[in-house]
Amino acid sequence: MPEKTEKPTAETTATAAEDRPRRRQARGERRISQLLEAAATVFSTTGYTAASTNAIAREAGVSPGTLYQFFPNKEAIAIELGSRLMHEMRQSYDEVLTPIDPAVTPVEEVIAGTVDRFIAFNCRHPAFFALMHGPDIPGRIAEEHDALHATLVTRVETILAPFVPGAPAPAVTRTARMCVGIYMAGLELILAHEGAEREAYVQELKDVLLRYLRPLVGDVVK
Amino acid sequence: MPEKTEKPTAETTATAAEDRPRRRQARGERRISQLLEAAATVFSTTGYTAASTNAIAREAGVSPGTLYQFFPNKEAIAIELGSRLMHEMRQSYDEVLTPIDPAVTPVEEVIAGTVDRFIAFNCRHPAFFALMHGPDIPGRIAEEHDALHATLVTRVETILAPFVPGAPAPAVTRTARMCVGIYMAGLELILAHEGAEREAYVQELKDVLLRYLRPLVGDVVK
Amino acid sequence: MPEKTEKPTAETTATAAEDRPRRRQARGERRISQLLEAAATVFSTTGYTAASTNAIAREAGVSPGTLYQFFPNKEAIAIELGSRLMHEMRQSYDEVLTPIDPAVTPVEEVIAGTVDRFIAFNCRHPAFFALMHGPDIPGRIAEEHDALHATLVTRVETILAPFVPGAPAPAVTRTARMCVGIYMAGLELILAHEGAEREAYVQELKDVLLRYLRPLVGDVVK
Amino acid sequence: MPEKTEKPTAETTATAAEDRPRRRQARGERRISQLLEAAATVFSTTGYTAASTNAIAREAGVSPGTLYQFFPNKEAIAIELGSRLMHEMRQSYDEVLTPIDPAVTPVEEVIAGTVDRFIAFNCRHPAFFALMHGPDIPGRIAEEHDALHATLVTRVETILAPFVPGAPAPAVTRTARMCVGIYMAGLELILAHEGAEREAYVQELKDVLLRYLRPLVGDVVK
DNA sequence: GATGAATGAGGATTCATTCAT
DNA sequence: TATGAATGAATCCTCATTCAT
Repeated sequence: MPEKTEKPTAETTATAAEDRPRRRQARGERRISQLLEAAATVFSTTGYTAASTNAIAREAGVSPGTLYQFFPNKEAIAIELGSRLMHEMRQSYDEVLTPIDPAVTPVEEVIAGTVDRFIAFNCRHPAFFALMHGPDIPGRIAEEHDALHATLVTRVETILAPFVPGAPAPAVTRTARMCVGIYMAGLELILAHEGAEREAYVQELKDVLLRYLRPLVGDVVK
Repeated sequence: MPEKTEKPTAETTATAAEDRPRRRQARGERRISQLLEAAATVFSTTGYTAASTNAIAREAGVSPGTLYQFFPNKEAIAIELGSRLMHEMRQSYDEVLTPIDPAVTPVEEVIAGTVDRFIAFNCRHPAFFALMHGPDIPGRIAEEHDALHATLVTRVETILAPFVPGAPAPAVTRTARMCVGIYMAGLELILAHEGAEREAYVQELKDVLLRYLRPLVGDVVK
Repeated sequence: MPEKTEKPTAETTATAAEDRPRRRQARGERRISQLLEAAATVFSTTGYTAASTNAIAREAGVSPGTLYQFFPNKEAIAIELGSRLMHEMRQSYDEVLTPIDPAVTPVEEVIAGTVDRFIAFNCRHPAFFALMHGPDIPGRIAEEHDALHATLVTRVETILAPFVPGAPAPAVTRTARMCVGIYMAGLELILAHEGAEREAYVQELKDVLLRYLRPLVGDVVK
Repeated sequence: MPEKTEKPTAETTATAAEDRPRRRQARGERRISQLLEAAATVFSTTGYTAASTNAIAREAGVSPGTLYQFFPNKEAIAIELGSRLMHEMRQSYDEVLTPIDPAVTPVEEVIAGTVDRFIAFNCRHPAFFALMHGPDIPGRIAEEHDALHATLVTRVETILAPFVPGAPAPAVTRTARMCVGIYMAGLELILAHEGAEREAYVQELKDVLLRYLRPLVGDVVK
């Protein structure tokens, strides 16, 4: 995120009382974003455990002390980063995918749309993958991590639900989890390639999901 | 791979020179296995980066010094462990799956058999998953890791090949990679559950793979 | 002692130049008191070394920057605090105890009065104890600390002198130091208790001092 | 403590099995003593909080890592040091002072003996004073510190008891605490002086205690 | 070979102090 | 002045690795 240097030129009088404390926070907010971006880079490069706070600070171009002015510890950085990514992801698909009518939208489209959307998001934020995927993430973070995962699964369940009305809940959960797993696996391949090859993997992923889900759906829709 | 080239300060008869080292190597081999087992435990518990050599030595019931008598550094442990696991895995399926005639063995069976075999192996050796899955594995190891992965992929390609004779090589590679990815994703879910639920996930994994592959195969077989 | 010599960039009339600074000093004085109060709290809670300037600023409800507008460094805070406490203490007993005539006032009364007075002061200002008592106080502060201590000792010598006219100076000094030490020891016990128990310790302290000093005094007075 | 270089020259055969692990521990034990000595020096110089583990290691002539091979953290060093000092102190006076018969031993002697013994101990181990006296000692250590203090008080109570048979327990406790406080105050003065002046302070301390306690004792003995 | 001690660079974190606004 | 962000040296502690025995 580029330095926005928002003009602090006195705009009005009424907001002055609010402005003073906010101008301070503005710089802080910028720093926080900057640090989280740096953290995203470092995390996705080295993984959480091997990432050093000094490296993050260096990547952000600040001193270690500055980092600790905004985050109490390394964990908190990962947690905040995860939570922000999740928020952004939620927004990203909420706008389009929420209302899905199986009678109107065919599975193909749902899958293709969802995958495209998620892939786009994950290509923009490779840290998301690092955070979701780390088997070395300790303690408190795992919770956040799990929450993130659970949210994803729930989301998929929600999308799935209208397509498989008769299915028992545990089966739907299993399917949703499987979908998320497949998606992550595909994502890894996609992120590892570029250009046409990447596109090919995207298609491959869609195929896997479609073939996996169609039979389930078909029973109902047809 | 542990240091092997130690010169026995040639000074005795051929038999003696071979005998003593051999006994030593026997003890050494035991130590090495012991250490690798410990490493497997620690790696699969904490991940590679967070695993400390001291912890591995402790787990193995030896002193840190002893560990370094057999491995030059931490990396070497992971590499040797990975290589051994791969060997064992290879043997594990070589004995049965090598000759597959699509005309004789239906895809269902191939998939079910392969999955069962791999799953059994991976449940016996959870470290394999940890090693394949770690995004935090630094430098040199990644190569071994990749080699391991590549071997797996090649293996799957080999299995796949007779079923999709007309397919272009890159497509087969993509499919194989996708299969390995799906398998790893399924494995994670399987390892995370027990009993009936685990079985359900095993079945789910087979379903995914079968549905994914049948269309490809069908074109040919039918 | 806070920076005072700030040049008001001489540019106005004498009155203005005096007036503005004065108002400033007034606010400044309040800030300083505020900060010293906060410092007293923090010092007596955690000791000098463990006290952080940030904590003091927070306790005072100001930013760290503000603190450094009035004190050049942490040491200066302790020094100024000590010096103010000493001043207040001096005033506190000067008003009553200065003129003591052994022929008129019996030792019992002198001791009881002095102890009560000091105790009252120290209960009001627990930081005094923390400052006098800290063995962890570094460098320059020790001097101030010693000055404070020396002042106390001198004061006690002065009180003692008329009661032991014949005694050699070094002996009086020793006795005075011993008294101060005993007082501090008693004070610690007193501050550690409340209510009736506290009163009991106060009495105990008076007993100790009385029994210690009476023989010395008795030789003369009787 | 000087390096003892105990001769490991094979002495016998029977103890060999015990000797091997012990020789290792021997070096370790030596290091521990060395480190504790260094810690004693540093603690009594700078106080607990300001003492850095690096400084302790440096003082002991070892690397920081070595220190942590024997102590899990800074606290543990202080705790172990305190506990060792207490043990040594206990031994120091247990041998002589345990059986005191008021009818046989006059108070003067008891006090003089006890003080001399304690003073000798504390001059040998100035860290004891630092540890008992620190107002900045955090958390867990305070407990050990308090235990140390409590032990002292109890010890004094035990010594006192036979001399004041009729006194109520709380009063005895108060008196014992007062004695310990007076002792610590005197100790500070004693440690701060040398030669004849030091002796004079020792005498002064004895006088204080004697005059404080004689009235209590007198009631009974007479 | 085996042991446990030794090393020291590096990592997370704190804190006195300074600076831009 | 006041603020809060910025700094970087210093702290506690860990860990891969080496060494003496």
